Amino acid sequence: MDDMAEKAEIVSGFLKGLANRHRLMILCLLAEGEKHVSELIAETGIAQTSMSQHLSKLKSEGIVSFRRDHRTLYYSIKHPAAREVMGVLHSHFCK
Amino acid sequence: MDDMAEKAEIVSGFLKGLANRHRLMILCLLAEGEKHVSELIAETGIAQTSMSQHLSKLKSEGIVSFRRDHRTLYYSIKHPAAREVMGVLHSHFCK
DNA sequence: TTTGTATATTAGGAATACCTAAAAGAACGT
DNA sequence: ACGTTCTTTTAGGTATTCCTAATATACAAA
Repeated sequence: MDDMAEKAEIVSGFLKGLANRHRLMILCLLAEGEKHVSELIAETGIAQTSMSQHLSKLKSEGIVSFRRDHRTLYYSIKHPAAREVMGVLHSHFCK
Repeated sequence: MDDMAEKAEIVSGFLKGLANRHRLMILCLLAEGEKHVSELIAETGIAQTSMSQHLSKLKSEGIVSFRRDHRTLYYSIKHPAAREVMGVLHSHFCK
């Protein structure tokens, strides 16, 4: 099945989007609902530049989306699979 | 929450175990049930050395386990969260 | 004991990920 | 227009991942 190889390539990109300590923290917070960047920085302690890069990666994998309100950008989880995976992870690792 | 940081570290290790094209193919096959290494090599086309290294990584993250029967090693998925995540991925990316 | 089969380990290099520091962009108030 | 705030982009170095080639180990059969 070469089909499997193609899908594995796509899915591995998606999972690499999640597979980072800091991005997991970000997604864990976003699982509660939309937040803006400063909130994410305050609640995680991640450096501002680094936060922006992680959000950029999450965006490029289609995992999150954002809207702008004046100077503030609000991020939220967009990919349904990301939501579900976070749910599974939460139930197995955070109880 | 520093608790979150610790958990994120653990979970990111787990996800890194899955976040690879070849390891996803391996796990996709193992989702059908126990297989031995030669079967995995034949069905994926992954080089022997590389297969062994991927299985080693999956083992070290507690994702798979194996049993020996004579010269043959049979691998299977061990981690319940891995099973569930694979199920979620399958439902979102392989339909 | 030698040989073959099944699999793991080691070593080295290329590609990728991730952090920090510095600079840039976008939107607002004055 | 100018300064301030919120956020992104670029640049550069170090660490990690992943592949290939070579070697080693475990077990069984002859």
